[in-house]
Amino acid sequence: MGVVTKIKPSTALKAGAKKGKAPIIHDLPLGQIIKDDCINAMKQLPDACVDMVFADPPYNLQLGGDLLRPDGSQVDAVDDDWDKFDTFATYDRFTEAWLAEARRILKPGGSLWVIGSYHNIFRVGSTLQDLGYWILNDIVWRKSNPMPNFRGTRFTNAHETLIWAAKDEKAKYTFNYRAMKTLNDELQMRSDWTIPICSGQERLKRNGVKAHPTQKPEALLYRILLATTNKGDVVLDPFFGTGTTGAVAKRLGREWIGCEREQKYIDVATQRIEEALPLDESALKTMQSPRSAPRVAFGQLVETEMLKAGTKLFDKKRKNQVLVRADGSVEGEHGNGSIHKMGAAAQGQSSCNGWTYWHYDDEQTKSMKPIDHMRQNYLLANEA
Amino acid sequence: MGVVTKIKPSTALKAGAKKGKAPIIHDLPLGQIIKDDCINAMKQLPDACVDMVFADPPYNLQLGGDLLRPDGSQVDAVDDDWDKFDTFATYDRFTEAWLAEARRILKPGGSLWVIGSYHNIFRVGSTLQDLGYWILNDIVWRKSNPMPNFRGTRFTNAHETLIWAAKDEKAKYTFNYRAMKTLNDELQMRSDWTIPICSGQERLKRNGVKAHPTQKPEALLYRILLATTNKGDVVLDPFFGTGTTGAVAKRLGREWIGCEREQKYIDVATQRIEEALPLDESALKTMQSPRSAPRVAFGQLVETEMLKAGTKLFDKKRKNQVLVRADGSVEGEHGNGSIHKMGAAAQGQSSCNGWTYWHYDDEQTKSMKPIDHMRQNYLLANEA
DNA sequence: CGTTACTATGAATCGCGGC
DNA sequence: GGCCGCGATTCATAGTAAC
Repeated sequence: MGVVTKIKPSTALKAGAKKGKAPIIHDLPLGQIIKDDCINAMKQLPDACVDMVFADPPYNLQLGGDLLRPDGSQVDAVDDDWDKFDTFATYDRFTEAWLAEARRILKPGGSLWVIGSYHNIFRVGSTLQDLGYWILNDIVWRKSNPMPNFRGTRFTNAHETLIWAAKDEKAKYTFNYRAMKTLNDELQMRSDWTIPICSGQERLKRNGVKAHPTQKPEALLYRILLATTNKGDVVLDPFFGTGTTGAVAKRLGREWIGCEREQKYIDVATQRIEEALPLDESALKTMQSPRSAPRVAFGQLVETEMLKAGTKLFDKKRKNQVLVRADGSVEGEHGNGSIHKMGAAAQGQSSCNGWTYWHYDDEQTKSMKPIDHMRQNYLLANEA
Repeated sequence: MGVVTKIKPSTALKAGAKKGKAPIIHDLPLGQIIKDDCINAMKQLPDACVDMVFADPPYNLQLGGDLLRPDGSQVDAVDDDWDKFDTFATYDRFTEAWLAEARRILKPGGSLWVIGSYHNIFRVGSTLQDLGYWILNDIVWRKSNPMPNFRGTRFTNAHETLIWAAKDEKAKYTFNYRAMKTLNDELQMRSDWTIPICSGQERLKRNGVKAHPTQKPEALLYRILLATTNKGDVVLDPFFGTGTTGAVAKRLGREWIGCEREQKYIDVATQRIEEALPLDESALKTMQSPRSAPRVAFGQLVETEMLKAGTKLFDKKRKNQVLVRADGSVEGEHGNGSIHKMGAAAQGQSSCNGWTYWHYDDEQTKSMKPIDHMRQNYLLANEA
């Protein structure tokens, strides 16, 4: 990238004041960060000038008080002003404004990506449909290491949602099917992607604290850019932050434009992108890793009625017996709990592999089989 | 289930015509399918009468013929660009109408589940937020065996999205945290669920063809009902279809009410639910969270001599030690008080869960166990 | 130097009942 | 409605310290 271009909003507004709008810049600020509100910044760009827009807008989290971990430490929450909106209506107006500008500057064959959580993604999705965008996929980013739900009040929030949309229903968008299939071990790339959150070396810090509260993993952008842009394409990110989009675009030979209001983020992003980022092996591996190995919980066999609640399980010698309950726990004379815990209790040991210890009577073969046998069948039937 | 009750819309409309609305039915039609449009059907139910609503609404935004306006008039078949907005607006009105009725009939502590895909879920999510529902989680159903994208033009659509919402922000909803954790091999249940699509024996057929185009797997409803309802709760499904909700509800000892317009689906569902077998009591028992379990005071363990006064309790590292006193308080170098207070004092923290902090030496297994283990045994021994 | 143990942390809408 | 006390609650990584 070159020097950061700051298109001063004051200048733009002054120049455009006569006609009520800012002048259009026809020489695209490639590899540059426009220091401005993204709506103002995009207004200065001509129609149909970018191939893709990736946007990570504020989520409007509406968090309450403090949250403590069980060990008493405090969770460092997103409490920045830029994430605060008075009402849904205010948020909707903001969303409509930037989505409309983004659509205007998209080339006819361009596409849009937006990431969000349940707090905002339904607003975003509805609005972009209303504006005429045509949704191509919704993609689930499954976090392999999400933050747990510390109070045990809900399901662990373990994913975020992305929407991929074309400019309109008839648009001929870019999708590199072959590249995706290759990336996924010769299987079609699915709409759910398992990628770790951004941490470790990749997480940018200033003075020892995270530079930005919501930095996205490069692996996510890598897959998006590889899938839906071509080399040399222009990618615009209206909420540039620490510049993950720019960094990955540079590495993959795509052109980029960023919009960012806050100087501290611009500084971090500028330095990050200037530093040549060699694709080290481990990073590449993470980015290309296909879905994780399937893990089967005992409860799944109960849910799917492969093993019905109420079934009796035995050890190999039929000395101990337990009853399967609806939630996948088992109950016997030593109490109740997981198959592993109860296997251990039955033997007076501290641990036990319940999958091989407990058996069921197999109707078909008229014989006793370890429940692990059933797990293998489940895997065979559902993960092939 | 008994006989299918058909509350004739004509009767209802006639009877209510004088005052402009249908009469309210105070005797809930439990275990019955109301043959009517779900909006009309729900209007006949009193306020705050059901514990949970599970809805699988239609999302064929383009097929106007299948969609009724809230006022009962038919939607014009549309496929022209100019009418897109009208299509969305019409769908939104329909969505708002049934979601509003669902909210009205929900008890204060009740909750709503809706399933959808990217075609409709953003409309549904926005609308329910606008109506005052409070989203608790969005859940991703990862299909382990989705239909491939034959043309290779997009990512394989391998998931559907569910929204779980409480009636309002302050509502005290039901969440069986312990049961979910047990079901998932002692790890918190995440927001992404891997469940196979409905096929094989489970897929209902008539004359060799599938009875319903979007039959949901029972495993999905099983998890939903186990997680967010209690035994005996009333579950209403406004788009009953082949009655998956009813079949699983019956199996899990929940009451159910269905709404369905088409006789062919009512026939299939009726037969299916009649054949479904309820689980017996012991299999239905699930791991309870201490919150919902009958409260066991530490003193009760001492009273019943499960834990004798004078017993020594340790933290996991045996660094701190306290003595159990006859009144259920404990005494150590930091003074005396409840197990929680002394656990906090021993660690210099403001709070502590004494049940998991303090341990005792278990004679049987010759190992150290948290006193919570003893409480579990107490609960089991005294379970009704 | 290798292995183990401990610590830190991440887009989070994270109690409840009695007075 | 506010305040206060009881008591329930965490998973995967990465980095650092201890052994």
